[in-house]
Amino acid sequence: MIARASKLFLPTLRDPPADAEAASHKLLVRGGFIRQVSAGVWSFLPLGWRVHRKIEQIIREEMDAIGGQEFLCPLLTPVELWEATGRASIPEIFHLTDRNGRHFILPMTHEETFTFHAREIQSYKELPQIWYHFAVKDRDEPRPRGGLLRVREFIMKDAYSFDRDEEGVKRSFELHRDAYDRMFARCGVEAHAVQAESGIMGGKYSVDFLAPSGSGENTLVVCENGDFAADLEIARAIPRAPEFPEPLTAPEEVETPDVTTIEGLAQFLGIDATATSKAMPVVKDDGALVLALIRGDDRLSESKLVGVLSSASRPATDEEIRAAFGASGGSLGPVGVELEVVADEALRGGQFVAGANRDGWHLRGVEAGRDYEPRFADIREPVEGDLCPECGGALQFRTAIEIGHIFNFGDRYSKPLGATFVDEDGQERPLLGGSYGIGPGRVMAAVVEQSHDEQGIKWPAAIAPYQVHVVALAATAEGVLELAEEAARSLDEAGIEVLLDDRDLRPGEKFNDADLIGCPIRLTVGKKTLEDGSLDMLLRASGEQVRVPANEIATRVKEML
RNA sequence: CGGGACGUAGCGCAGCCUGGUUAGCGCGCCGCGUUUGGGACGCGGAGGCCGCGAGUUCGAAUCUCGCCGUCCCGACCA
Repeated sequence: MIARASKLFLPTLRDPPADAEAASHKLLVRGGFIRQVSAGVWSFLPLGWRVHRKIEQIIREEMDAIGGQEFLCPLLTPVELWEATGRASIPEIFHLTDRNGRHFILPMTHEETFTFHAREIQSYKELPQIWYHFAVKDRDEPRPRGGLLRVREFIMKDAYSFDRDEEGVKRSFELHRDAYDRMFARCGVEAHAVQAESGIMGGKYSVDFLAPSGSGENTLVVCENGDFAADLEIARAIPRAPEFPEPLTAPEEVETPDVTTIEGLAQFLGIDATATSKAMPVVKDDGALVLALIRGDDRLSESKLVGVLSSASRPATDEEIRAAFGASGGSLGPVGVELEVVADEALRGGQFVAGANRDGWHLRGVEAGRDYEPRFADIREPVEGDLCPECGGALQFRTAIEIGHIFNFGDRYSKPLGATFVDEDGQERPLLGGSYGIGPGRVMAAVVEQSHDEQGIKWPAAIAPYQVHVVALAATAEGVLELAEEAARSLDEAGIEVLLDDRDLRPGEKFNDADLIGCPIRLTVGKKTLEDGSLDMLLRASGEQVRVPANEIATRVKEML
């Protein structure tokens, strides 16, 4: 089938919508791929849906290749399933009731439903199983943004593995990790697998796939030598080397009137900020006050602290600080306090200036282990200039979007839902599971973020809406449309997807639309090429252009794809 | 949920501060004609609950209040 532009719904826009910021948002809207219906709620127009389906198909093929079996589970889900696993109260869930008042939810993911089906697994002989489906997910996101980057409704491929033991889970997990690498490679998107936090999914461990992009919500930290990649929230890193003054045999009080900031302190004492420490009292969920201590030039990583404390925390109020330390915010330190002190690893060796817990005073020469007994942990946020914890190489910080996330959740869902099997020894055990998510829409956005220019998108051939865009400058001469039709037909017969721009428009508009839509190969027919019965072949990615005889078109195009 | 901004034709915007006939501009759209290798030009035309509601006023796109929607930053987040 040759797609004729004159018959298609291709609403391209000359200007991006005023409220668009992200490149993918602007270009996907301008190119007529997607349209917004409501905040974070999008329709895929015919062109965009073709791309989405191609990404889906790549995912499907790679899932099938590791033994995945495709399902389709429903959206409408009885709330009881989610009450059983304790997830019914997650704020992002949409709730609804039927005419009889029965309570349903729209699931944000399908662990409960798949585990419900896994209850039919009875014997270890049936394991392992890998199940997946493509389904709409609804999430009551507090703040959708950036076109497809963060939405309230989207299609996700989510897969679930069921195994009899930890070794099996690991195997299923690794199968998925490798399959994901292949999916992203085939889609032409750069993605890095990084250790991640499991958030509301619970479970043992998880790996995030982050795609560097011009706009995103995550920061990817990667080593220049490729030895390390992590999400900024949990990335380890080697901080800048400190510059210490002469060491002291014991802490020494020094009066520091009106000094309340690290910069002020370092300047006042004539030392480097790396030789200071910063005390941040926080209150855990159980109400306990903890003193987090980091180097003066560092920032506290809240996400790391959550892991270390096994609890969320909030900064202590002025009153709480006054009551516990007898001093105010700018003069706090670890010496002589009765609280648990969590000190960042950077404070392990050396002497630092710390607050004296007396307004207007600090202590010089404070040494962990000698002057106070901390619990050491990595609680600092990496900064530009830090070095790789594996090889000491430079670290790069790149904004990124999360395009896939895979979890080992163990018996987190099988236990509450009673999904068990009988093992070789006749014992009933809970199934061990993992879940594996990937959003084709986000992959699509990530590709555009990574592959575009001022004029438009540069689709990788594997997911382009059409592989070839034939532009007929129809009005330039008699016979142009005929030659373009003929070329399109030969490509179509060779199994290549063709978009034929047969519209009666000026050349500039047709070229600009072609650049915007971004098919990898553009073939132009006009009076210049008509003379010798040839076409101009332009590669969208490189801008390279050659003249190709009409009878060689299919062959030459195949070489380039 | 906290902070900031915006809402006028399909898209991009002006008008609002200082209230006053028929609400404007560019692009797009429809018709006719001339044009045609990078978004041409002429002539003619269509298209608006000025986000919604209340209030002030002789009179509201314009002033006041409330609500709704949308975007950005933060919080939050498979």
